[in-house]
Amino acid sequence: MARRREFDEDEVLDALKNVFWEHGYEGTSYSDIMKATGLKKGSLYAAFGDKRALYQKALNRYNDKDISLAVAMLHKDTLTPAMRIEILMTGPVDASQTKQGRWGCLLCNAAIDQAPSDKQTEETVKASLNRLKAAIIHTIGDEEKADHILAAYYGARVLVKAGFEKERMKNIRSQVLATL
Amino acid sequence: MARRREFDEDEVLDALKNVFWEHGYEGTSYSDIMKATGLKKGSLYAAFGDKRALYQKALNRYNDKDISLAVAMLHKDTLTPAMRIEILMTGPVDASQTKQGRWGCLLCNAAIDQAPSDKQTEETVKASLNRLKAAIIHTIGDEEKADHILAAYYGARVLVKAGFEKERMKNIRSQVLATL
DNA sequence: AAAGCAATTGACCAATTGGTCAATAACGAT
DNA sequence: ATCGTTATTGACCAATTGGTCAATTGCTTT
Repeated sequence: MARRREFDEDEVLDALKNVFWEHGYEGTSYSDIMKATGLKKGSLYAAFGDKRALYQKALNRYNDKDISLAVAMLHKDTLTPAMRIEILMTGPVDASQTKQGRWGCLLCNAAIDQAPSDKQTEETVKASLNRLKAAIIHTIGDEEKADHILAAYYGARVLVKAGFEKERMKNIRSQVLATL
Repeated sequence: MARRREFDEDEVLDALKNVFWEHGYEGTSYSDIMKATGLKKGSLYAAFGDKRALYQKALNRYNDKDISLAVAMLHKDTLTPAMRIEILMTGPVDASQTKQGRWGCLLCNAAIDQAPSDKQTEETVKASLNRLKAAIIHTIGDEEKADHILAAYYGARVLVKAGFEKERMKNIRSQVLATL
């Protein structure tokens, strides 16, 4: 062994997740990344690879943390299926109120501006979306309806990004619950 | 008067719409724009303004052309409301099959990667989305349901961008029709 | 044909982009 | 203590970014 790393890998991964989440792939420069992580370019490159690799790490981190949280909630069988879907759809409702909420869903952002041009991102995003879909199927036991809920959920996230008000998100939530 | 413009303004606006549509704001460079329009930077700047102004022209063009087309369809009272919503939701179904379809909806793309950081884009996008919503309300006569359909529609567009198959889009379409 | 004006062009700009690398620093093992 | 190894740093790179401008071109009016 030799010199030890000075940074905490988990903290850096979270920082990576957050910069790319807020600014997107193209919108994030190395100076943004350096400010967010506290690491210099050279260290980042040595530890994780080039910018695309950093982005992948961020997507995977989002999948491991944020998506996993949602999936776990959807598996809580102490709650009724309707309650779980309600909690899911409350995400966009609350998001409309906070600065972080306006970042949207990193997966959705990646789907929009990277998936069509980058095969690897497409695969990563698709895999994560399917994880979420599987959890919804587990919750309501209906594959057809799951696609629809997924669409409504991501549509709501788009509308939040566009700046739509909380009332409209609550509205979408109750419409989704009405289809169960 | 003096020397006349050598370009056709409509063609240039369409070209602008298409480059930004395909690559997004950050992802589009002046060299992309020059290739797409056939104009040099100086001409573009003189005729339309800076890059942000070009982007705004593209968004407005999309609103005037593409959104107007959808709005007009939603007003065709020779068709039943259900048929009109079906045609609307067939957009994402067909989009999953073509290269252009993978570009998604310019409005949705703008909502994701520009609206949160650029007030003017936010306003433009919100106005266009509201136009579409108004047309949906006109069609089905139910404001609450309109938000839901809008969400499902844009969610479907996100899923197409992520590379989901045609079958799933058809599925979402029939689920939406079932809520009418 | 000449004068006046706007459109077009290409050279130019500073700043920033993603990426590299040699030098240095800090450790663990011997 | 010293040696080998690895982490960190900052200077450096070519390429590209968005944007400017003086010179040229070509039209319209007189």
